[in-house]
Amino acid sequence: MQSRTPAGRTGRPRSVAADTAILSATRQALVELGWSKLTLGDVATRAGVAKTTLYRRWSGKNELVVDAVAELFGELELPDRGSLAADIEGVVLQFAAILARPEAKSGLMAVVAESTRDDALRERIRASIVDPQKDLVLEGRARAQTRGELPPESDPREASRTVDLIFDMVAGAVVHRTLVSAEPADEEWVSDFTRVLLHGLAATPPGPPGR
Amino acid sequence: MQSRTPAGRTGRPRSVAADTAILSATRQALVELGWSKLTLGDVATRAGVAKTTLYRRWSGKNELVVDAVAELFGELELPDRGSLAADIEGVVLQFAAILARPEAKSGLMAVVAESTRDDALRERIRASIVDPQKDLVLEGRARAQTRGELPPESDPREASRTVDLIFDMVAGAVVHRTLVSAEPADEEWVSDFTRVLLHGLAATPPGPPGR
Amino acid sequence: MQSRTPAGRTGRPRSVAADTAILSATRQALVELGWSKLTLGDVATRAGVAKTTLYRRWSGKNELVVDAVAELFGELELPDRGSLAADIEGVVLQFAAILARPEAKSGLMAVVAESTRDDALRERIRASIVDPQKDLVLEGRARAQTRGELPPESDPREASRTVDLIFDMVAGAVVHRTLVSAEPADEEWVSDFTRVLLHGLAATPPGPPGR
Amino acid sequence: MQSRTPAGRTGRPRSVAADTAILSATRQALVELGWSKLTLGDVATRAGVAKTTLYRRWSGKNELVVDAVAELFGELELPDRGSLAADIEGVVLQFAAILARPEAKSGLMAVVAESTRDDALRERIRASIVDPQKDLVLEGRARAQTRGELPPESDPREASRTVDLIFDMVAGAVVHRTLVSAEPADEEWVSDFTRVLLHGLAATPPGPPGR
DNA sequence: AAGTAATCGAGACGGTACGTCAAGTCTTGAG
DNA sequence: CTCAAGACTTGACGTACCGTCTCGATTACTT
Repeated sequence: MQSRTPAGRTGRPRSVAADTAILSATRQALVELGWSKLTLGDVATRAGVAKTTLYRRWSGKNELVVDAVAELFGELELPDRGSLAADIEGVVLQFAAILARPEAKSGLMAVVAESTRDDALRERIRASIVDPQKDLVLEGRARAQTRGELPPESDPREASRTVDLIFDMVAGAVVHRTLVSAEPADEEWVSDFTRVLLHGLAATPPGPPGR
Repeated sequence: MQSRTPAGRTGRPRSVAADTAILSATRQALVELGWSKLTLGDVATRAGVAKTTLYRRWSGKNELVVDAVAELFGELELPDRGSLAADIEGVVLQFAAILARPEAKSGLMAVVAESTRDDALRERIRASIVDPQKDLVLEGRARAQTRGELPPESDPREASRTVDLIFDMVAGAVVHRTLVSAEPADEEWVSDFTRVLLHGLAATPPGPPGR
Repeated sequence: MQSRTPAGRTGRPRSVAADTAILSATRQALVELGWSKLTLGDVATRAGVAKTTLYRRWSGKNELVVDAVAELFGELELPDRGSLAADIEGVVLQFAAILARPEAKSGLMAVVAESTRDDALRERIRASIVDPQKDLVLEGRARAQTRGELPPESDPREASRTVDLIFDMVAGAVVHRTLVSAEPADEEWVSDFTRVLLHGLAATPPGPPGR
Repeated sequence: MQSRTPAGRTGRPRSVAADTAILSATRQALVELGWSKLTLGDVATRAGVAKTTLYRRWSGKNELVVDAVAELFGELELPDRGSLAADIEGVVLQFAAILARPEAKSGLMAVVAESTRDDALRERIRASIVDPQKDLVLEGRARAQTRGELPPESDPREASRTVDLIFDMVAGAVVHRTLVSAEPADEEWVSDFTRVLLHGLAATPPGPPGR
């Protein structure tokens, strides 16, 4: 990740333990203090590391928190529950469970907010958090096609548009439910949501081709 | 808003112009600097007001930005375009247009992120931003019932659940599209989204009553 | 003093009680807080008076404290104890007693320090505090001359020089003893001091005439 | 002074140049602004140093000014002019010359005034300003005894009392002359003063032993 | 084994913003 | 015109973090 000792280098190598300790300390600090009161000096202290060591690896608070939170969402995977609806419910519940954890809640939206004014940060978020999630949608569709629940896509442009829409609807609804409405995305809600989503997609004619 | 001189008060009354100037300066600063680089001292200077005047009215950056952003969303209203689908598309486009403005983008998610650790802040957001939006959903449903597009609700518990779900889906999807995917919620997208949502709701049996 | 309602004026007259209350509150605040932590807002509150009222009468903290402290030293008078030495000891003990009070200690040196950069302030101190003290020296000399303990002065220039010297030696020594050495100017010390002063003056030839 | 890196320390050592620059800037600010308008932020700026660096070394304005002024009085030394009277005149003139400088005038009395409510500050003043001055009195007496101008002291208790009295009389008179009377302690005045002091001491029986 | 070079901890450094406090002024309505 | 009340502008306060910089002390690779 960061700890590349670029192969043919001399000098003392970077401590691999430090990365782990720092990311872990970051999550702990997010839980206890939240994003806005988290300070890099405090994280360094918690990790038993000097501030210099931390800055040698990350350029600032935003990048650090992205990496710390990305590890949480890295646990996500698409369960095989036998049907498309069940698969979706399963992965949404997982996503909701992660988002319910204070270190995710507190950190994720903050870095997203920051990313509105920092393209490099948005790219980092996309690469390490968003794209892996979107891959789950692709994987789910592929599995449903294998099962025969969905037809193979004909128009790739159209298919991509639909995947994007699904992804925004799923992730957006769960995030809004959790953070703004501050209500749990529990089984009942996920079930309601999934039913509306799948019926909506099934009943929908593809719409006019993109202009 | 803040400038209530509660009837029988003595002393110099608070300047009503100051509130306006401060909120306006806050939005301007959000545009130019973004949330994280916005400082209350700078806002005060822009507003031509002393820092103490600002702190007398707002307890901190979060509260100030909530009020400043709330005024933006206060412009939202439900247009009468003749059909439920058209009404929804209209209001979603308005919502997307506001969210596309940098002062809203930059500020909204930041205060939502902060609100995960501050109940008073979340309540303030709910009262001044979220609830007015949810009222639009209620208004839209009432109008559709008047038109005969929707049946009158029978079970109020069920109806409330549905309104909450719709609201999280609409607001969540637009926010996610705008901030995370960083793509415009333009007419094409809104059209696709509305079609899925309405078909999903229409085709959906109410689901088991809440357990 | 300040409370002149300049005779032929219209409008509400100034409250005479306010002056008293303000000066008294100032001394109380000096006792409790000391010079540096005394604030005019606090004095006004203690005096049950608005800040405006205070500023209408005094131009600032320095002037106010000078007047408040001057009233303390206004109590000084030359006792008639039958001999020059005894008279001096008496008045020095009185001076020491006033200086030992916290409101005098804390305030006097502070305004003297300020006066090094404020001629108007120094003049105010001189007129209301220093000159009355110097008058006591003159009065003591006159009384001693009446008693025949001192000869009538011949050279007025020389006499004025001597009075100034005596005054600086007396006041300076007591102040230094009290504030810098932080030891009490008690009867023993005053007795020692007076003996040295009077013997020194008696044994001294007038010195070369002023150049 | 402050910059002890006590042998076995880690971390970046404190800049020794900073101490010098800060104290020098403090004296310059005292000259230009006087005690009451001197701000630590301004001193830091003048010294080319961050405010935090200043606060790391001194706990506040009082302590800083004591150290800045102490360096001025550190220049004092007892000249050997051949006789007790001449020695005293010499050192008193030096003392008066320092006290005439605006940085000393403005600062010294202010910290003395503050010290009436701050024991630690008084102790600091005593250790770094007062005691070195008192040592000069002791040194002068010793030299006079060597010359045979004064007898060796018999009673140490009595001798200490006399030294204290002399010190309060000398320092007090010069300070009062300079700051309160606002007249120069020039050669004429110093000559007059020294004559009275020495004659007073010579003609004086030791007085009754302390009660 | 000695030398080289990047790492490590610690903590001081110059900055920037914080949120508070007091100074002195101004604006209200009541007397 | 004064009064009490309290909002106003200004500017300093002392603190907290930022991200950088020195230190002396470890490590590893390279000769």
